[in-house]
Amino acid sequence: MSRSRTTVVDIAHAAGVSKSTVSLVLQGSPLVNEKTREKVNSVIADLGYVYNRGAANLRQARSKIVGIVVNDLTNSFFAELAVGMDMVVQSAGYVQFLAHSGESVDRQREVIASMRENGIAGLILSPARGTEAADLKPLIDSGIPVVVVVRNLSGAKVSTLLSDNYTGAKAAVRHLVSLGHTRIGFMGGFLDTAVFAERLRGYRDALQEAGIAADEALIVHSAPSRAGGVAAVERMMLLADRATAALCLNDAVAFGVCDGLRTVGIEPGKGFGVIGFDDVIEAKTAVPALTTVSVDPQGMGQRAAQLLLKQINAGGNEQESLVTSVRLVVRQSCGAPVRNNHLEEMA
Amino acid sequence: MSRSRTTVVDIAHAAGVSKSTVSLVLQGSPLVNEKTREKVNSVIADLGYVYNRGAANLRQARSKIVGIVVNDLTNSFFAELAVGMDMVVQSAGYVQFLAHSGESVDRQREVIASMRENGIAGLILSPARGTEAADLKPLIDSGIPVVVVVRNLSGAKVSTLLSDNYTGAKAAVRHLVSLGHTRIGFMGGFLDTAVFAERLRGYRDALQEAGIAADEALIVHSAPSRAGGVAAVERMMLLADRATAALCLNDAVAFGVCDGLRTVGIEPGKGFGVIGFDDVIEAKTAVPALTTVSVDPQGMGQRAAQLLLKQINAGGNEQESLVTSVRLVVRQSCGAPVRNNHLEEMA
DNA sequence: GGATATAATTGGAACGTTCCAAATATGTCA
DNA sequence: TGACATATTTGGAACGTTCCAATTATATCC
Repeated sequence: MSRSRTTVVDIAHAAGVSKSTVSLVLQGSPLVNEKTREKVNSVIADLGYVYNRGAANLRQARSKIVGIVVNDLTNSFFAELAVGMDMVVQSAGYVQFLAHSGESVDRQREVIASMRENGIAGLILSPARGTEAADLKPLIDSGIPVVVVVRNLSGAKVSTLLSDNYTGAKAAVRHLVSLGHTRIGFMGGFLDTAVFAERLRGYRDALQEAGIAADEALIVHSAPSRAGGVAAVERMMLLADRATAALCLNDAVAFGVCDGLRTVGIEPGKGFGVIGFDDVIEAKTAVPALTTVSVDPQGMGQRAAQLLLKQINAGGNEQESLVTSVRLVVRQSCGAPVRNNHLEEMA
Repeated sequence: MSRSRTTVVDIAHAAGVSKSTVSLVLQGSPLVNEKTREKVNSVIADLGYVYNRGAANLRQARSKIVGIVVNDLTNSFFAELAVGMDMVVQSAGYVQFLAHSGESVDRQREVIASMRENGIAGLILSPARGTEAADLKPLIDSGIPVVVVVRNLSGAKVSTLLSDNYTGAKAAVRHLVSLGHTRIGFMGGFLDTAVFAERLRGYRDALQEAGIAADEALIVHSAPSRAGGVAAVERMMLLADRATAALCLNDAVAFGVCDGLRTVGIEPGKGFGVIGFDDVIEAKTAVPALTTVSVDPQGMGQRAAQLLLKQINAGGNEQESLVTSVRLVVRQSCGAPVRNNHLEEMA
């Protein structure tokens, strides 16, 4: 039940200047006299004025809002990614629409449309499974910069930021080989994502490099979640000649695999080597601490946001594709000697 | 590099009607003739028009944006809370600014100010530690509805949605008592939050009710995180007459406690009973599955969003305070007989 | 002191929508 | 057909800002 908003005109009136001058002050223009600036600022504070960015956007057609759409916020990898983005977005003076698509392309389309109506200056998208390049076409054609992260979207004319899944997976498998494993599995994930394909390719190439024959039975698909990991390990246990270690699609699957191993009485890291991918925060404190390929989600989020802001400021729409490097973090879950704790191998 | 935005006037021109009519169509007004509506809609589709909600807000002074500020998105409890809110906010045709304060009051102040400038219709806040009622005063005075969730903010004239921490803690301790425990600890958390105080009060009252003398040594403070849980259990182990079971401040602490127990060779659920609080998704699949007080974060998020939308629509600013009920979910981590798996006790 | 440069300020138009009051079209009735 | 009711459409003002070109105040020079 507040009386109508105070505006620049109210401020101008109270300070005895014109609205143009007030506007200049608000923008920190050097044109305005120091005395006047102080006067105006004090009136602003007195009247409890709040700037109306919407009105400003209307006039200048460039907003300070970025859109972020993430496929699954409940996965801590993406939550951390979002936090990283949040950090740089906020400190650049922007705000973000942050939405969760829940892997639904329809939902994703809706939120992007809604963000567009609300005038975003750019979009960072971690696409839901099944997203087509065409889905982003209208947005891109309208000249709004888009950065796609984590998952690739082939054919779209956008900037992308991916982690080096291939090299990371390869390094992980090499590590298992160096520990003497020869029956190495790959657990979790489905064929439909580029992330899966890349990691699997790294896995295959590392095996080949080591002269180990690939055994398709050791590649067990499952949902890319903790529950999926449990399911995967159950199926793995049914095999006559099962693996002695496995690279998991991500940390969530790896935790599930550890859970599953325990229920059949195998201690992860002793009877079976487990390597994850992502290095979420829990990886460090879990028991056993998880050996994993570190992607530094928060750092990746920051880099994505920086990339987007750069494109917004440049105005141009030349795309840029970055691959962020990853590194293998050796902890306890694959039976490495305990003294090697926290030792890091380059990947 | 797009030519200037197409506007209602362009549509009007192309469809041979006035801009007012186009506006009416956009709002789905029943006043406009069916033929005209179709014509206008087809032109809209042809020209790829995108509605400018900012301009609309300017005129009507009521936006379709809500602000959500959460203290820690990397904690999966809050991430799920956010997802719950997202669901109802989106389907009500709103978008959200979702920001992460990282427990920093300064940061929180900044993002709220920024959201205000961008014209939010309401705010849901899970306050950072140390937030004062006064921090929200200007926002509230300006007539914007605020819903505070999870943590209480005494003295603020806002609606609140809290979980029934007292009853939940009491139920958990009663359960431990019923299993025969008499030395029961309380682990994790610091005195500065209302959540901690309430859960501790429930713990104390349940002990008293059971005629068990309180032992302050069994209350061990720590950060409310997994790492904090590890630290807490280390200190607990130093005690001569240590606890045989503990209620933990939250699930994160409980997982840390389990980790810590394992490193000293105690199997959680066998040698030591552990109960968590929150029921995050991992609680179900962890090994051992965590007995915990279920708060249903996603449902709570939904309820918070509904409450906010209700207030936005009502326009009035009468506050409403809800306490959502919780229930004890008995799983394996406190040594309950396995056949009782998933049995639920009312709380 | 007048001319000139420089510093500071200003009114009005514009951004894309909604709202209002008024205008026009269409239908109905006697 | 004229009067009236109802259905549909419409031009202009308004929302709160920024931008531009133009104006006014102040300093500097000879």
